[in-house]
Amino acid sequence: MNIDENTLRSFGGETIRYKPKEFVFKENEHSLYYFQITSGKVKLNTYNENGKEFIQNILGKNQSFGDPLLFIDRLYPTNAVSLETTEVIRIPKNNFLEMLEKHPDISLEMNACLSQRLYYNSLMVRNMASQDPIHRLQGLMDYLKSYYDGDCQHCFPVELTRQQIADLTGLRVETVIRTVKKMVNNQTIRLDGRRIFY
DNA sequence: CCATTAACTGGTC
DNA sequence: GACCAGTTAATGG
Repeated sequence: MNIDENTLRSFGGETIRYKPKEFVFKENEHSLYYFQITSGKVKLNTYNENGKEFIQNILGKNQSFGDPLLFIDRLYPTNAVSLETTEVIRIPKNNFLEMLEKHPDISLEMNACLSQRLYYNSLMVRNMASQDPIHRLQGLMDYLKSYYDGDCQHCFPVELTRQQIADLTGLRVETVIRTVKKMVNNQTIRLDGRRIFY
């Protein structure tokens, strides 16, 4: 979701800066705001019982997070942590809902946005259930690419470290590294230095 | 530069 | 594949 900055401000939106590795919110906290990233990156993660990190998603510029929680009365299922110096605009929950009432167009877009997330999430879950690491990586990249505008072959830059890919897919770094090489041979992806293009 | 972080390799289970 | 150990390459102050 990407809402016009001025509109957000007119409904009480304020800019907040986060240093790298700072929590924007933590698991089980109450949802109070809509967040939209102006610059930087934020990851949504959880930790399993063994302390192993699982990343649900990594969001960048012009992307929102925490918004599904604005419509239901539940606690955050994940942490939100900035990966680098990050600037977000946040607007209080009630103001956000008020904004939707006064801007039906935004409300409609919000529906489309949430629907698309659901759609790609289901594809994601499907691929993640696969034992084959190639399918897991490909599923992840399809998902990431769904946020992306361009449409040419092998031109979508995957701005993730191998470790982050591992934490997103539940695989080990070493497995990701080896799988990436297989996929390069498959022509599924392309490398520019270390950066992956899908 | 040096120190830190990320990418890679090989081997065991 | 996970997990561990050790090396190499890249990054950044």
